[in-house]
Amino acid sequence: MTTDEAVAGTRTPPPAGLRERKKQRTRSALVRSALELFTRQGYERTTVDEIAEAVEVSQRTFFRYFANKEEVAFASQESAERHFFAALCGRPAGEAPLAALRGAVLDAWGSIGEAIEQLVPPELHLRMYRVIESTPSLLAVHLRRTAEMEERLAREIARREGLDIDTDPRPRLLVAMFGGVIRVAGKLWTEAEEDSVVTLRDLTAFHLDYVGPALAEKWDK
Amino acid sequence: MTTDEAVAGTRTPPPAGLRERKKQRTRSALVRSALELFTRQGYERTTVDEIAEAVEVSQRTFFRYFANKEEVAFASQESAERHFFAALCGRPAGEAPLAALRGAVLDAWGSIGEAIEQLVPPELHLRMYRVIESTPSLLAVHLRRTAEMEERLAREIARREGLDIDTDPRPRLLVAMFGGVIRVAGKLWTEAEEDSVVTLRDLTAFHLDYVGPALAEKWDK
DNA sequence: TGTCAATTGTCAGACGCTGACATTAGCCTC
DNA sequence: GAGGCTAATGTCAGCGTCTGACAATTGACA
Repeated sequence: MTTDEAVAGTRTPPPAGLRERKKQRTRSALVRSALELFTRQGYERTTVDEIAEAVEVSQRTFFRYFANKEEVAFASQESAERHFFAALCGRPAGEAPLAALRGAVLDAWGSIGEAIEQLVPPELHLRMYRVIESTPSLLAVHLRRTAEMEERLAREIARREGLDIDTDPRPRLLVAMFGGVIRVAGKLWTEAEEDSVVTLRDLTAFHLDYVGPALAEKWDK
Repeated sequence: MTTDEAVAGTRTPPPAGLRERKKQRTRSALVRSALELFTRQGYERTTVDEIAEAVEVSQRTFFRYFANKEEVAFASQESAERHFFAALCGRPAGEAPLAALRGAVLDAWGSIGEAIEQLVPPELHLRMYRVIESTPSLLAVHLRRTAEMEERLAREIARREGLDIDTDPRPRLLVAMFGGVIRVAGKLWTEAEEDSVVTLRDLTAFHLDYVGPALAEKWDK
């Protein structure tokens, strides 16, 4: 499975009917307006009516595109996560679990950047990440989404290693610890006032290398 | 600092005025009714009006006791967490970080049980835990609360070890990984249909011992 | 062109939550 | 133990999120 193939639903056979294109444009406009408003005046102080009005649609239409106000806030995260997971699936089969995770998270940065650009300005995506981390209700949802992603990662690791996830706790444990490292790095980056993407990438690599040795031992089946 | 002293605000000099006792009873009744309703018919399908009505107070009064509907759902968790943190503070100074965390989580079970009994039937507390794990919006809040607790744990570990939490990532990393292990154990317990507390305790101990060796190495300052 | 189905708008309403103000009921002093 | 003080509660109006129902519009396709 290649990285591109794993990112399902991203590639659109170019001219997919006027109706479909119109929907895509509306959705995209809603995301951009929402993120613009959230980052400018805060998540709580932005109402769904405002977002809908900015795109000139009714509030009801907004809720046909997004199940709730939170969902639109995670639109660009969603895209990034899909690419990260695809990167993991694309790692060579022989690679050790932690090395595969490390490689995926560091390699994915490029393809994630491209994917985000299609949707919103990358700088807006980063600003939105800070808003998520600093808004309690969004942070809660973010952590739940992360937990769901970790479950998927654990299943993929188990598949790679030929382990049964229901009886062997190691895939989930490894991923849980990996997730912890990522979260610590992300949090430190958020608190620092550096706006550079490179910083976050390097910070992640540094923290992964820190705990790597303790976790990287070969699993004796 | 002893365990008892660290649990602030739990001990009440018995006859603290009629007003105060009445407030305690109202609060306690709200928690019990809420948990009863949540576990019986689900969190989303229970309205704040229902809870208030069951205790014969106005909806407005409910919101004077709890900032939102979520808060009442975590009332017994809150109590348990306070005791766990107190248990950590009570560990001997010489103990290694991971051993202290392990000891705290396993030892605290007793004192947690007692504290919960004061508030709600322990069995209701356990049923509520399942509701939290299986209700998306509550799970999200639960994970955020956990993250906040982990931050406090990291600071306490740093204090014990004489480390500066702002420059040394190890306390946060250790706690993040510890939290991951706890979460995996809790999740497995939730999915199994065992209703026993002992099972959860043992499951936690097992998973901690599994990763313990990899993390327990002495920190060379 | 006319029919069909998908998309959107409008409206009403449930529910969570808050501010403002009136009412009730412990508390404390004289 | 009467009366004033203040904390707790109730009532009411209103905002914001979200949903169901139905009508109006607008692509798609024969």
